[in-house]
Amino acid sequence: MSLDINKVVIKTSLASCFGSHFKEVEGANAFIDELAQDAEEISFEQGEYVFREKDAPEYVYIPESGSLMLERSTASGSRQVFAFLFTGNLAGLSESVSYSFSAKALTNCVVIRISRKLMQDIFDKYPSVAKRYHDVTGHILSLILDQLFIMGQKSAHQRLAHFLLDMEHRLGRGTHRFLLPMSRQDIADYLGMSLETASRGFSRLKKDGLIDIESNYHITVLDNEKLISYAD
Amino acid sequence: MSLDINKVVIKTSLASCFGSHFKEVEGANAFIDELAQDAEEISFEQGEYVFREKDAPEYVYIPESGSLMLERSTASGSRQVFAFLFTGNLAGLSESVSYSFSAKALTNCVVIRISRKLMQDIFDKYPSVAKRYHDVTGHILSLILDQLFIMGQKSAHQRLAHFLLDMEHRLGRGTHRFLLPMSRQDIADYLGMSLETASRGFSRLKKDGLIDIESNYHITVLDNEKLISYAD
DNA sequence: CGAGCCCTTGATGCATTTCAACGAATGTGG
DNA sequence: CCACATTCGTTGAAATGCATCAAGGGCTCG
Repeated sequence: MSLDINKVVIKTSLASCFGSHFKEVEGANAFIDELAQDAEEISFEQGEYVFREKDAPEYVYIPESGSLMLERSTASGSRQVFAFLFTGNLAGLSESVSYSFSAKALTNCVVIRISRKLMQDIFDKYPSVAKRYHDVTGHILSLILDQLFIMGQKSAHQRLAHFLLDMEHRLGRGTHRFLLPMSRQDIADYLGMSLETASRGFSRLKKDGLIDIESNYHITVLDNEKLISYAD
Repeated sequence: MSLDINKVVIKTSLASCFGSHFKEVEGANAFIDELAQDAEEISFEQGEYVFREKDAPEYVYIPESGSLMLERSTASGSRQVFAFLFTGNLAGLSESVSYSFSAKALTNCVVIRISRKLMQDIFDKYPSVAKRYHDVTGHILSLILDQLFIMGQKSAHQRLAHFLLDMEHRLGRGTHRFLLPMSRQDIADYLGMSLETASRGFSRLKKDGLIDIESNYHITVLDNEKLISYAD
């Protein structure tokens, strides 16, 4: 039940989650001290579930290394992927009686686990921290709206182009080359299309010279502008 | 700059927005008193915009009578409808620098307009109110996730059936008959399909005896169970 | 080397879009 | 009060994008 808040990965994860100027927020230091006491680092193997849809939402999770996938499955076996989470993203922030999706480890990963009760206590003491947290929630809400917009508007191939641009931005770290942690099936379930359509999309973009595919997961965006105009 | 919080429509709107036991929350009365002073009732004609996508998010809005539609349009003229709002729903709750969608009046309507600054002040004083507000945000987030799930999973006709069940629930007030305030085009843009597909969906459901259509907007659900299993 | 997994590719069928015409309801001016 | 225009919804036919079914290829691991 303790967290080494001086570890660089933890610092950067928290900073990216709550914003770069978080430390200037009143109560932020008290919050971080409490995290040092009560939060934990937990490791998960690829394929394990960090939490499941029906679980009581006792914790909030921040990946520190590795990737998570938020998904919901139906009785009939089909699945919707809501989001892919990387270092410094946040999962499980605003659930009430149970999580409304499951979180699965896409890779071996380490996540920071924070008790929601602890967060609530801090919020009661420091409204500024609560406000910042609410801002984060609002930001996530707007990301989901963007996703909803994309799902409603675009063709399958456009959605895929959009997805690749997002991954380039989040995984590329300034370069145009990145390693996808998820399978074609995961991507298809995220974008609401079949595995085959997703695969054809990749092939098409490669054939047209917009991207390069080295090893199925190693992608390089060759022509950013064309890809953007393709995603439109 | 004042609101008659003893008016029944206002009471019920606020109650439905913040939850039925809101008054038992610490600070709720102070909040309501502040609303009485600073909030306003504003009327809009059908087709007018309550706010637009790029506006600074200065206010939160609660419809008291009539209906709103939350939408986002592209430069190319296409449009995504995010939600339909009725009495006691809430719009604009967690925007940061600008609204991420526009709110258009579907009918002549009266909305309660609340300054976000006022809400923030109350939140600083009464964490319980802030918590409740955050719960509302979380609920809306889960509604959007449901919508995203539906968009990703179901066929056009299933989505329409689902939509009708939602409207029956929200507009039917216990009965199976309701008056849709939105056009076929609005429904199509909400469900991510063409106007014609939406129309064909209505025709099909009528032909199969699941619904009755009196005047394009007057719908009666005839066979609830079949409609549910159709929506699956 | 063979098994298993994931991805790719082709062929076919179906759902949905698009284009186009028609019909119903509403409103306007003569 | 009736022609007329306008808006909105319905319906049909053709085109297309996507899912599905099916086969094959490449990679990894034992």
